[in-house]
Amino acid sequence: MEQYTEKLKEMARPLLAWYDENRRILPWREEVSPYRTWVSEIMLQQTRVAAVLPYFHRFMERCPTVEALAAADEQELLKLWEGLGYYSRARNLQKAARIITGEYGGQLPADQKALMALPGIGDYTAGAILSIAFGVPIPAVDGNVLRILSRFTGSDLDILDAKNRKIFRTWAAAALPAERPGAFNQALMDLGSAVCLPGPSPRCGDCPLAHLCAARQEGKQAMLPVRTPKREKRREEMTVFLLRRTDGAVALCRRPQRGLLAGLWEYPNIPGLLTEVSAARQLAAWGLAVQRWEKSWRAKHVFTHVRWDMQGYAVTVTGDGELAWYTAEQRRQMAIPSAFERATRVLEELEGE
DNA sequence: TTCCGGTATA
DNA sequence: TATACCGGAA
Repeated sequence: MEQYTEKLKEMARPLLAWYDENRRILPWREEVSPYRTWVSEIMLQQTRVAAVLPYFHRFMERCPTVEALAAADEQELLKLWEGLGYYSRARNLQKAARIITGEYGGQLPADQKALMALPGIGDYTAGAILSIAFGVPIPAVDGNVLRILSRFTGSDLDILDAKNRKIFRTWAAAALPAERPGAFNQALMDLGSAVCLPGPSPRCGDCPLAHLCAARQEGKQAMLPVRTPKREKRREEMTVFLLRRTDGAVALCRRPQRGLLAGLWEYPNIPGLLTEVSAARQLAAWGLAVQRWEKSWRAKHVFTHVRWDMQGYAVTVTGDGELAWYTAEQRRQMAIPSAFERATRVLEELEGE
């Protein structure tokens, strides 16, 4: 980890020089105040600059000060936020504005703990406000910064893994210059949005840090950053049969004693999404004669690691097939997991008729 | 359709 | 530690 600190310290000079030439002209940069920085950073959470611009203008007209924000009507505030998404940001903004007027005399506190205690302000936003509006040398690590640091160091640490966040933060702190910390943090964001782009084609040719960048030197900039393979939920398709005989008995199967839903009961099912024709063929193969197709449905159920996509058929049949049949009395004692809730509900409807 | 992400919350 | 919250880009 420490092996990077020397390299990281070399970032600031070329990055700031690049920023002075290439920085985006943005309303919250042209006129800087803690309030404006705060509002802009909240709006920029999960949201691109282009989307924020018109909102920021309108917002500043309507709520030019912390006091105005604190006093605003919530409905009006939400209207101002309409279309920007994540509406709890607007509510938290106002909650925080009321705390700031009540407890801090209308001035944002220049203190990390105090800022982070305000609703809507987390680690990143606190860092952004402190460095940009107050000149405090504290990192502000967002997705851009994670990507840049990951490439710069050539690190294959997973940027989505919370365990690694501390390491990236340490790197960001090592790179942060004592002078112009706000400009530095904003430079990283601009670099991330214009040059060190996500995906396979960062513009290394335009990058002021290319000569220092480990990923660039190793030609692996397209492979970084590493992000968890999103723990892909595997998707399983199945056809579920709700089979009922005229005497009211229903077919159920016991799941294996190990694995998912171990030992619980389920309606007979087979892999794949079967059409009614294929399903009929399956029933015939089981030695069942269809008396009546009652109902069909689609359902899905999501487990931590699997997603079931189910096609259901409720059928009145005659015969036993190879299946085990249970009366309503017996079924009351049997555990049928909620993954089959839809089928169970259909059964209850049918039995209610 | 899927991907992406700061913060709050459970 | 995982997930909901949202809209827009890929």
